[in-house]
Amino acid sequence: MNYAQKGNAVILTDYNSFSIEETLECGQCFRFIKIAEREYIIIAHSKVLSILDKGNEVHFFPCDIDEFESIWINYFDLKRNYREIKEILCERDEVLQKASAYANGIRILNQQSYECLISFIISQNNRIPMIKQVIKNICEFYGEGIGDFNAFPEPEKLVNLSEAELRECKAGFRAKYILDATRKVCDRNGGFLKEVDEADTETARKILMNIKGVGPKVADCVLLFSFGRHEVFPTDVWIKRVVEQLYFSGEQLSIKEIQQFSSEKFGEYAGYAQQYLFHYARSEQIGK
DNA sequence: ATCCAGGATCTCC
DNA sequence: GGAGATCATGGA
Repeated sequence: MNYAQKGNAVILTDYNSFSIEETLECGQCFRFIKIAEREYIIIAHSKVLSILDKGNEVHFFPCDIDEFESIWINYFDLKRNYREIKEILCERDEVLQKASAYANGIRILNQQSYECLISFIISQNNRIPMIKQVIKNICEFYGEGIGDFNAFPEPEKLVNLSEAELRECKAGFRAKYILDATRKVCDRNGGFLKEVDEADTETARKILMNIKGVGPKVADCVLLFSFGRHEVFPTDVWIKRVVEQLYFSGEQLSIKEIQQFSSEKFGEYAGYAQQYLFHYARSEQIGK
């Protein structure tokens, strides 16, 4: 990997396994706008960043080296060797050979944990376009203005809202869950998220599931996409269907059985496997 | 109009 | 501790 400043942009070269389209469109984050083919705007870390993916180089702008190194390298997980991860997964599994080849450029983002938590609470029993809309509403109502957009609000901005006020963001029955999560995050001077961060994964999962409206799937998404726990395997309807179909010839499995399967089969790489499988299942409409 | 969505909860046994 | 209805909202 190499990167250098050029005008108001940082240009990434000499990399592999990174496609901005696959990374953003694979369902792990919600605050991005497609401008054109291979061109996106994302809003994260209270910044608005344009990204132009030319295939052999990627332009990030407006951005300087300091910002790139302090925020975006980690956000896009650019230091990790995904080629090696895919080789390991493909070695033990022919299904993943197909799935990972299908989305060669996915990277697992390191998102801000409060935003990630609220986003995946909203995701339950919901569709991606609606999830994006509700998050956008929350940002426009309560987030700080940054250029033409709004940052995701700090928890302190939401903690004193009423359930009725939050429902105006179209969060529906999830409004009370957002409030409970926000209160716990604000409690003890931000100690909640710190506790999650410092706990082992199993404990962290239990802590997150103390929040009303956070079950195993939402907890695992938060652990994977914002706490760097790459061994979890968020199991939603798509993953359930694709595992049943591609590994168990259509046999019905419980969530617990799927978790068992993933940890035995993929171990510390289960999170990556999950992303490849999810993207594959959704693109090919497997099981529908 | 009826069904359903990156699930979780409550209620029933 | 597992099965089944219910939960807002809006697009198909």
